[in-house]
Amino acid sequence: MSSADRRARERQEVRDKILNAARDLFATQGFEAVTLRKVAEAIEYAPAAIYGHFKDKEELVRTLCLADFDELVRNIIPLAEIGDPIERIRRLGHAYVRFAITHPNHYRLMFMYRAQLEPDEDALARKDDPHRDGYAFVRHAATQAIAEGRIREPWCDAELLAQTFWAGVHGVASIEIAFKGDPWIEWRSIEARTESMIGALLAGLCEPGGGPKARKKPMARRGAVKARSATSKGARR
Amino acid sequence: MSSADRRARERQEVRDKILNAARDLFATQGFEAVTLRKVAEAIEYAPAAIYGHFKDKEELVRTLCLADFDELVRNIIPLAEIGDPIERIRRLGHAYVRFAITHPNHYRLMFMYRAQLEPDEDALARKDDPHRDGYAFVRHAATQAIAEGRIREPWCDAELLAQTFWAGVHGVASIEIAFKGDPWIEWRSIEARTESMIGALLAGLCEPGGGPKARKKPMARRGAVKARSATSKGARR
DNA sequence: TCGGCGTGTGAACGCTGTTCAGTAACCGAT
DNA sequence: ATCGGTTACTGAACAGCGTTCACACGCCGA
Repeated sequence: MSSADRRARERQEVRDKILNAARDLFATQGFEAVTLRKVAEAIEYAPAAIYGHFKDKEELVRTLCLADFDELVRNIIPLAEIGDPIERIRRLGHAYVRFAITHPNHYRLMFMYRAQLEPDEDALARKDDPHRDGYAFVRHAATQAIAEGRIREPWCDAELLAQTFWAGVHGVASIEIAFKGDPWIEWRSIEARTESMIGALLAGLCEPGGGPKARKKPMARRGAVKARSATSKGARR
Repeated sequence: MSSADRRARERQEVRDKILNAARDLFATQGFEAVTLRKVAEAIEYAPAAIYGHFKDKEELVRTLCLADFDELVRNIIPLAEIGDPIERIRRLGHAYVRFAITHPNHYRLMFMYRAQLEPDEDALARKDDPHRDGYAFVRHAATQAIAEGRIREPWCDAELLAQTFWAGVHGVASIEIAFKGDPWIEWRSIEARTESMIGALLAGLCEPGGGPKARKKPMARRGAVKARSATSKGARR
């Protein structure tokens, strides 16, 4: 079945060429520049050829977007090494904003444009896995922080905690991207704003003094603990 | 000069008809639905007629956008009555998110799409006036809060303080708009998330106990101090 | 060698924003 | 009353967009 294999490989190669050309256009000239005709021209195919590999433009873009999520996650998984959940969250916030400002076009697509992508099976497979789902990563750290008694009472809901923190860093990132260089406002540096947001949020969210358990068991072995429960699950709309 | 007056008035009327038709399409069917041809059809003119009133589509949209900024400001100026700057900021945050979720299409255009509009003279005139410039409104409250010693040291920079708070509520608002109903995440209610963000930020930004000066000189001139209560109460509502 | 299948093409459709020559109405001056 | 210029609008066109479809070419198994 060597010939069939080759066919499949060639097909995959063309598909990759399409994706790479689109990614190039997208990263260098922004979302609006990604036209099927330009992509086709870049790979020296007729525009209609793309439809043999993607249902429509939206699917092409969604595929690009999914790959970008992967890269974002790849940027944050090293942080899983950090034992202290609060510190992990802090570093996560910085990494998140850094990703956003180094990949503004991709970030725009992933979190600001949001072409209402319904998740395919591929995406569903990685849901809730902290190593493959960025949101699960935050929530996991949040759960852990709550379990360790580090979080003040009103925020002892891992979902709410994660959503609040995410909203904070997303606010910093998306404002930077949307308003970059806007002369209306005397902007502080993006680093200062990131630090300010993360610092203020954590100061407000965390139990002062590091919380009770922080003193009692300073080493929180990350692998085994897993720190279940304490989420006050389910309820609280 | 009655005839010239009439001409000018008629011209203005057509301009308004264009704007209203566009606003209608925009609010009901979203940004993508605003097509010059559809606008023209709605007002029973030829598409090219619009170009007699607006340089291009971008200018039309920008004009709509500017009017929306006015409405946002109109929503927040009543809050100027609130004497306590922290409480004012808190209420401002809620009003901001409420505006965003009741005018999602407009919010998208104003703060997420952001068609890089360079400010015209009209916009420049209202800059820095807290009664006509939303950002100046926050910054003014921030300045006041700092002056009253209510803010913790790292955030004693009115610009940074305002930018941080804005980023926080913008994060909540824009995530709600972009991800509304996304099944990937177990969303808490938008009210809970708004309260969580504002509560956490203020808890982190504010001097605990209301700050030194809050005790030393409880009246901060600025007619009729009212209700500096509830400032350090955290998130609970 | 033949037939079928998969892949890519070229031309078209309907949509978009935008331009431009032409027209018709109006108004002040002659 | 008529002329000439200004103004507001039209109709047709252009280029570009995503998308579709009949068609052609080449590869592969029979």
